[in-house]
Amino acid sequence: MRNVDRATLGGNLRIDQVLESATRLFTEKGYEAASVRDLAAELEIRPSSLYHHFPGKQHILFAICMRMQTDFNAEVIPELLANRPPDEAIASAVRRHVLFGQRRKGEVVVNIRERRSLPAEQLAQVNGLRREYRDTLARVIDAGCRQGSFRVGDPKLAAMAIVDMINGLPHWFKPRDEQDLERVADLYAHAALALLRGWETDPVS
Amino acid sequence: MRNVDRATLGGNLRIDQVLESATRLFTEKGYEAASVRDLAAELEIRPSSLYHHFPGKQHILFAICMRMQTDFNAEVIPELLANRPPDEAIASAVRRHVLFGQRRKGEVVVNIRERRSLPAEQLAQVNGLRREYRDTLARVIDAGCRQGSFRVGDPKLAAMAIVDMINGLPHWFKPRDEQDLERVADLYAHAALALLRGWETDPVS
DNA sequence: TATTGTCGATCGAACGATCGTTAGGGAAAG
DNA sequence: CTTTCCCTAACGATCGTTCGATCGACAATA
Repeated sequence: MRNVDRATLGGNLRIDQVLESATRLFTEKGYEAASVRDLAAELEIRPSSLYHHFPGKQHILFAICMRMQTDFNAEVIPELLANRPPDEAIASAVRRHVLFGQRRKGEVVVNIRERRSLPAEQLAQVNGLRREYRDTLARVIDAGCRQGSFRVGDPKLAAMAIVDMINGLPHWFKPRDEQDLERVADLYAHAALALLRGWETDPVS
Repeated sequence: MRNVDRATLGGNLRIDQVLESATRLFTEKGYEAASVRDLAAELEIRPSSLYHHFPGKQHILFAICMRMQTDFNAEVIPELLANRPPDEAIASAVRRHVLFGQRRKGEVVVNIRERRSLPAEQLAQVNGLRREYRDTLARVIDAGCRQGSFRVGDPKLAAMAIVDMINGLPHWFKPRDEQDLERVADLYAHAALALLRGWETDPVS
């Protein structure tokens, strides 16, 4: 019956399907409110079958958060570490951050809103990756200050402010089309630079 | 036994106690994960007694969100409507927004992260109050643009970006003392103005 | 080619725990 | 004698999870 699907698409397709359906469910109803039975129903299998692929509900949430954050770091951090002026690095990273947040909107929202339901140890792993990104961003901001492009007294605070601003986007922004998305990504890159350049500059009136 | 408490502190003290404990519980464990029994235990009463004060669990969440957002609007929106230059209005509102977010941190975090668990009608009420604030903010930004202080092409987008930035604070910022809090409030006010003034200005190099 | 054995994936059925909520009664206060 | 507040007890529903059997695909063997 399903041999066609399985033979065609390979082995761990089911795991991806589970993560995809779980992401949608967790986004819509929240992790705690979404039941294993809901998830099984979406996949058209019985609840017990899920435990063949995952040892428990929490591990599904963990897999979603961890995979998302790993991919994110792999995609955005290199933009910050590339050898170029800090403002170009920031603008490029912010752009990628915004685009990632839309391309993987479901996982991003789940990671932001639901990861606190993880047990302490798994939560610490995810938070470690997040801190890695923030610290890298703060370091580039600091470099930009010493070089004179930016004027912020507290690079870590500035990094958090920018990250919070960008991470808010996936919660409400629905781009009309690809062009609209590019526009906002560029706009946010400009916004971040405006922030960093003018933060502690007195208004020139 | 409890007549002393009741006589001393008045009638609807219990309701405030419920909301306070519920806020703490919802913040720590999330609305869905926090059970009515947990809440009753914190208040040292039996679960059934809670239903004397509230018709159900959802109404407690609704009361928290609604009260918080009502108080917020009453405290911050007037700063935007006061008769003065847009940049002063924005700076003052952002300051108040930051301070409110710390003073009522628990309720703010619950409102942000848990209100989606509300039934559609109650959710719409809370969202209506939020939109009222955002629209007012956007209108002041627009005024600042026409007056020449700000340079943003999309006032609503700018308002969302600023609100997201400020609303991120209560999730992680732990001020050392009152002075530290004031410092960050002022810093964020400056940040908002830097954003609005430089958003679409080309870097002056 | 026909038969057997292995193994991953799924199933039905059920476990104990916990969920939000209700019914009905009792004690204290005005 | 009513009202307010809290109690004990329990309801049915749903939760995450476990257990053992079954099904189909495939490789090895006769």
